Amino acid sequence: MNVFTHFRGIIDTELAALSAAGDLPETLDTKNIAVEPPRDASHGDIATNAALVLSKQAKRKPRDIAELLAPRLEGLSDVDAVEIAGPGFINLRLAPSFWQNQVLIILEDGKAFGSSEMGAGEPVNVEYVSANPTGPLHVGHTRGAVFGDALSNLLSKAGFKVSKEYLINDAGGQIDVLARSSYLRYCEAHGRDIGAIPEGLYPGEYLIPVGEMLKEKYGDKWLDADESEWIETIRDEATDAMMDLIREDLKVLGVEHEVFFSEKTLHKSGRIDEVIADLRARGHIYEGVLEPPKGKKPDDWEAREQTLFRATDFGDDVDRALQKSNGDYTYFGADIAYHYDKYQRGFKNMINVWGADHGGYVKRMQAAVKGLAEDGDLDVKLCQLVRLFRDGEPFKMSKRSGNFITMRDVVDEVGRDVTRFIMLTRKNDAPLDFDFAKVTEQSKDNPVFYVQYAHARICSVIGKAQAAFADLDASDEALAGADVSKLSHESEIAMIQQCAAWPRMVEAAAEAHEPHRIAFFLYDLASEFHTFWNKGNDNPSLRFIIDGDEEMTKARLALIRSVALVIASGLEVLGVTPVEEMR
RNA sequence: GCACCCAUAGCUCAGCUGGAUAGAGCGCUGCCCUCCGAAGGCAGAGGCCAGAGGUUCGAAUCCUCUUGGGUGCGCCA
Repeated sequence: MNVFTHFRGIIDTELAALSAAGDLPETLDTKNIAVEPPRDASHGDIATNAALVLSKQAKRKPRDIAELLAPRLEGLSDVDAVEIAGPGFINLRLAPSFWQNQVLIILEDGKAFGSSEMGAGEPVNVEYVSANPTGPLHVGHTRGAVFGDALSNLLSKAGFKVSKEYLINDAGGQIDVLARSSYLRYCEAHGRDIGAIPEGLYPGEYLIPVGEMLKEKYGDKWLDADESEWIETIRDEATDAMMDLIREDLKVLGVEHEVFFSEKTLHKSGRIDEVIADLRARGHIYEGVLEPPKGKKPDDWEAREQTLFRATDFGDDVDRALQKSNGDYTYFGADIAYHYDKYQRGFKNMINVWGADHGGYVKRMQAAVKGLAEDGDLDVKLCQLVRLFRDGEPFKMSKRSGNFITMRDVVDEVGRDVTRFIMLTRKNDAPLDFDFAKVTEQSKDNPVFYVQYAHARICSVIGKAQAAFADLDASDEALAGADVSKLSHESEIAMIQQCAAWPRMVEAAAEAHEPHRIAFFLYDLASEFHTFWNKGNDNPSLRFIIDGDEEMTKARLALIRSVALVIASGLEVLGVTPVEEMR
């Protein structure tokens, strides 16, 4: 249960009653009313700006409206006090029992606590990674992979029906390059001296096994053959091999897509022709000549009439080409068909996760989706660069030699959980520094450690308590029978409130498509817990295990167990495993 | 030249889609640590939210312009 939407409902009801009584206009637009925790705890537990928002509509002063609403909230059973403050805020102070009962709710819900019905089962398609199948994933892909995966988990938790998808770009010119590079390795596998890999081909050693595989499977039949004889087969073989590699990499990161969609099938099936004919029939396509780009004019520019999509009708800056000069469709052409396909598969809501270098492509794709279907919605999340460091020293990466840091290198060194968490410690559109030394450091500076440590500490205390009280049952079911009214210290209430904010956090982060908020929330919650722990150092009565007082101990265990459950629930969204021990 | 993203403490960054006195970590200053896990703890200093206008009860948040960074700009994906 989200306590804030709970009270939101109550306030809406009371406002309706005021309308019915003639104290407020009959029709009110209440959508801008917020019911939220106040920034300053001294303002109470729950604050609403209802009076401020309605002031204009009701043509009355905010304080007058607050005077009408406040008495109606005073009578509620969970409400201890109602205050009107500042320009017209209404602050509610809830009974301690209300917060204490939250502990029991969390224990009953377990890791499901925080799950929301907000999405109402609405299908959402999240497309992420979609790296070209020309080599292993590198660090940049890692961020997109983690982001997309956590966002998917988040949306699922918020009640959406999420489908995770990967578009295989297996149709463009880079696949020919891959095939030629693989062919070279095939020759090499047959003992030929291939010398240095020519400029323009992929030099990476990861293609050596592909050459071996081709030799194994096809013998020497292509050794002196013309490219036309082998290119098609090797394209497919090499693409498959690269996708196997990528899938393996993703598995190591804990990322699993439900759908791998091949771009090639769009071309082969005539799907692109269909979609373009459809758009043409609706007047969104015409033949025309584009102006050359202003700042950076290509050397080989020549004015040419081509098939254009009227992207400017939908907010883009210029109309966009759908076909290349050789008659093939552009990537954009194929991508339109792809998104139309998604839409027809039932996804009005689509989210694409791209690298920031594709930022210039966002407008046209959103324009295309609008052109395809009025009720289609595409959100594009751009992930900024990851900069690698070791002990503060930046990594030098040479792409030319094919010697770049792969996702596998990162995960092998620091582990899946650390990689995933750190990738979410920055907003997606901010660059992220990743220091191999710092991310594994066991200190307060390291958010992964700090959050994991809180969870482990809680597990440890529960174990110790069971040793201290021979007949203590510390299962969640038993703790749900604890006397939570003993949890009356302000630090205890504060910690419960933090936990109770979890469902609201899930909804807000899901709404904004911003999974990084979960990582920050967990850090704050862990911090709250560690602070409480430290209070026990100075004040023995605030420890979790109270010698000779099993009931108090049980209540405290119920409290910290609910903290652990919220942490575990949040880590689950991030795709990180909560650890129970860190020794 | 145009478009998109960004600009918040000395540094690295949050800021809950417009709320009340702008937060955290690092660094800095001062105290404390034989105590459930001190791989530390408590407290303090530090801000013209890049700048200027505008919208309104109310702006770091929304709009416009300026400055300063990043990304991209037919036949790459």
